[in-house]
Amino acid sequence: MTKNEILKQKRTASPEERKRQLIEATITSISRSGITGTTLTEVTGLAGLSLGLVNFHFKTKDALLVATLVHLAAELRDRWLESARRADLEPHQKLATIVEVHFDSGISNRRKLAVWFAFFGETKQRKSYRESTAALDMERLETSIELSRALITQGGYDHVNPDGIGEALEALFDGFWLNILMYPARFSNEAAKAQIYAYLAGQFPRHFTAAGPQSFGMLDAP
Amino acid sequence: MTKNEILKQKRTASPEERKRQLIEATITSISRSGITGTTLTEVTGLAGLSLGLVNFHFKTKDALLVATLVHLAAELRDRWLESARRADLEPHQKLATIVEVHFDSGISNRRKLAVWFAFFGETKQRKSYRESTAALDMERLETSIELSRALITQGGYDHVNPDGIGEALEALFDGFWLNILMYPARFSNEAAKAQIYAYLAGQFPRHFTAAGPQSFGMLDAP
DNA sequence: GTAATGATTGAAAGAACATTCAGTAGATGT
DNA sequence: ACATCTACTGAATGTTCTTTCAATCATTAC
Repeated sequence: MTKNEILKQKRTASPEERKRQLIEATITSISRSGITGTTLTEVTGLAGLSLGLVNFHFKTKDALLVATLVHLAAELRDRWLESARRADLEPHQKLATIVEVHFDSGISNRRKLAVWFAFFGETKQRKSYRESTAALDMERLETSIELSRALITQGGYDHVNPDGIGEALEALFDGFWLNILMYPARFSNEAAKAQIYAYLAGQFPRHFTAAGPQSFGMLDAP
Repeated sequence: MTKNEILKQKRTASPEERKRQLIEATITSISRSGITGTTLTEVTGLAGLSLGLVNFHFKTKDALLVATLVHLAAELRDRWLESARRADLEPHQKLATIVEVHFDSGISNRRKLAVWFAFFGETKQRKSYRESTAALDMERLETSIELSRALITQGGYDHVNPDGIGEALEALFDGFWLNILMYPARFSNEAAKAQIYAYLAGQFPRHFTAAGPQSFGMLDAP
């Protein structure tokens, strides 16, 4: 919240700044009115800029929408990849940080979730949106599978199928996200994490309890 | 596939028949082009009917979309409620039939899943869509919780939280649906069921195995 | 201080769409 | 056979929205 955003903004700014502004306005607009109700008049109005600017910074409305999705996808990826790379964490702790990131309030809030699902709903029509996220989704899935594999070796969980764990985690992330978006009175980030840990405790009982991973205290101090 | 649908149809038909036809065409259109790309010209073209008919049978385009969602929601509800009411099934078997129904190919196919997620994406803008399904979603959630509660008593699973089971199942249904829609090469109905049974086996080990519920054979013979 | 460059504006054009409606065709009753 | 009613058609209407663009303003380079 800088002065520029509250009071009058400079007439001229760097393209990067303007793009960021327009993307933020697009997120707000989609979360309020869906993709159908997101018009350029609406977006530029929210940003306090003129109609023509979108076509100057992004060529088309479609490009603005794709950029918005890419922005969110990159933000999520940066967050979970950061923890998955930490050398000080055990596999089960890395898995736990991925869960934590997905239900962090900076990532999992109704404003942003509405945007994700707006794009999922337009799936078939706009392949470009899908192509922007598919690689990242698969990267995360493969990471979960790798971590599960390590955990299976480490803990002797012979009957556990690592691919299945990865797929179930993807489903749980998306599924809890959807329900948090649709029924916020009933579903919360905290409850989602709790249920996912309960799932992991069922599969890896020596590494997780329903309250979270074993010895998770160190996570608070990076 | 009756002759009427393939060859020339009668010029005149009952309103019920026409509504059904228009709803089917709407499902096809949304699955092909998303809600954004679903125009009345497109829908009536797919149905082989004239543009004006939608406004005759449904008052507005919006009413057609709501009717389409209600149609799918009712179909799903009829299916799972039927099994949940069977007197010959134990609680864990009823839970299993709910899982089976959700990933039956008549329910969980990309054509229909695309419609569900198209509506989820429009959530905020169109409260009416949400109101059409919220009650049914909650009814299913409560049913799962009731069945879990019975199972906990029956099997002495003292540490298991029935609300959590219900919420996790909702998330798994929606999450696997989304991934089946987005990544059909990677996610299948069969794998989804397997992972959900693995989850249930982790929580209720004396009633489920990773292959399904205990003594599930009777389910094939209603 | 002036020229050149880059950013911004908003009116106008053009395309796409939902909705209306006057007219038509078929079915049903008499 | 005629009348009445219901289902249906598609051209016309009016609205909404993206995109274009000529003009304007601010910044930077010299």
